[in-house]
Amino acid sequence: MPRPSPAATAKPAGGPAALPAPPAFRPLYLQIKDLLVRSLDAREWHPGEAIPSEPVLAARFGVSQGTVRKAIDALAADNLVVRRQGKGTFVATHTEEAHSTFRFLHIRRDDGVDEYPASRIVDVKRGKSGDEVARLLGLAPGDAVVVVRRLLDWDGAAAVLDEITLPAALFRGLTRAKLAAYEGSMYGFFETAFGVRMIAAHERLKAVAAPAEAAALLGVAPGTPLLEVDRVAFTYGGRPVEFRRGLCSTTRHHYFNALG
Amino acid sequence: MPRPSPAATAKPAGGPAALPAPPAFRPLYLQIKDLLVRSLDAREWHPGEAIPSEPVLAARFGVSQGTVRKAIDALAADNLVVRRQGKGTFVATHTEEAHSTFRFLHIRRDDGVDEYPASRIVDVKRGKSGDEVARLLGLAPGDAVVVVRRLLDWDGAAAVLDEITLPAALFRGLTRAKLAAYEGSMYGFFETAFGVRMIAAHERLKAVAAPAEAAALLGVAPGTPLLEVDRVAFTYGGRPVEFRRGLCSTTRHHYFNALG
DNA sequence: CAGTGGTCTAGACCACATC
DNA sequence: ATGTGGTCTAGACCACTGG
Repeated sequence: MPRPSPAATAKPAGGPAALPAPPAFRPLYLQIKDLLVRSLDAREWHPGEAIPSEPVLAARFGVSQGTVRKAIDALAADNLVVRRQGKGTFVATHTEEAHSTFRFLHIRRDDGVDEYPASRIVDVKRGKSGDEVARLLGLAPGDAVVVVRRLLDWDGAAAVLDEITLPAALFRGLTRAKLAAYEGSMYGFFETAFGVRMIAAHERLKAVAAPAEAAALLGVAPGTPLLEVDRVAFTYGGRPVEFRRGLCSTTRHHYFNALG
Repeated sequence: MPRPSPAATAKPAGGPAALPAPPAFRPLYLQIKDLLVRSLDAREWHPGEAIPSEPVLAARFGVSQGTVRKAIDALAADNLVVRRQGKGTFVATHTEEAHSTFRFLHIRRDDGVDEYPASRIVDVKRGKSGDEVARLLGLAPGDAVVVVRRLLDWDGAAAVLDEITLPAALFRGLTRAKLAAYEGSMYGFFETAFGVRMIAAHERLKAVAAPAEAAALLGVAPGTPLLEVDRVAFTYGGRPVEFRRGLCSTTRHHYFNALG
């Protein structure tokens, strides 16, 4: 069966058209990967669920199991799915995965204890997006947003103050009560409550002097140098869906990054 | 040829010894990868040189080309080698690779211009390692070290002051003159002048108040919040060979990090 | 043109999980 | 015992580079 498949027909194909430079060639396994991403984006399988087995997907797409394997390998490299030998391949989720809990949390204790911080909601407000946030989130200036402020406590002491700005259209019905009631990470909450899955982010760090209110909440003197962490987080397709500004006291904590 | 190879004989093997838990199984391609890393560590091929082709390596190790391919894929994922279709597979180097120039430089201009900074040597001193640096570099306290201080200038203005501590045993003959004369990144210099190749690093970031001398060198007021970036860099096998403390002015620059 | 890495296939077998 | 992902092989063919 030399692949008379629908996916395969979308291959190089193009006759002697006068297209000069662009790739004009996308490997089959990457086409399969794109199709799987679309299925993930369309919520065909839920987080934590197993996707169909490799032989099943191979039949579905009319390619060999080896090609499906390469596609899934690429998905796993992007942390969109998790492979588990003998069990299956599962849609990545923020509600489990104890091992990758720190994928989006780079603040660590100086003493090396790998303790996960507790979240304490300060307030939840609705408002209109400013120009800068609108630009970062791909909104129109003035679009409705929800702004959450929360503290992260390690061992009972606050070290991070986060201000999280979300497009109101995607997070309808977000209330302080629901947020406070949820056990687990905020991205786990977004995933289960709103079907919004964060899969990547960009962070920009600066050092700033603590403003009065933040200083009070973090228990430091105003003007103390703090780490400012600005994050834009993305779902499938690189669509930005969260802007977050964190202020971190670095007296007993630090931001960790592994360069490979 | 069902692999009567030396590499293969090192496989599960173990008779009914009473070893209980550990993996006791390492895939062939990872064994091949380990052998290739050892060859890289032993300087069998120089940075920028091509390693033998896949068929040649397959013959050398007595495995199929597909297995060698998986081993090389793993090396490429670790950024130890670079694949170039039609040309070969090359030992990674810091002296070229314009595209990965920013793998170890996460400081960017706020305005988004991707300009590579110029390095200006402040001083080079010899001394003895303190306890903390000795611990981080796996030295004995008091072992000889070389300490380089340098400024990074973007567009003529200094934004980073680095203090770089190196084990003197690995960097014999390092002088200010040679450092200043080298065109290119410092890791490129270490690679060509001392055969020391940096392949990974850990960074810890804090916010601190600018000390007087650093403030003067960076052109900011003493006490200004600065980003402090502590880095331990590693060669093959995870051996630490550099400790670096950077102080970064974040008025027109920031530390960028992509979370995947 | 020959040589390199890149893709795709097909099948055998291994390791792990579950029943 | 069955089904899952993981490894290994062998061979065909494609895309790119350079003589």
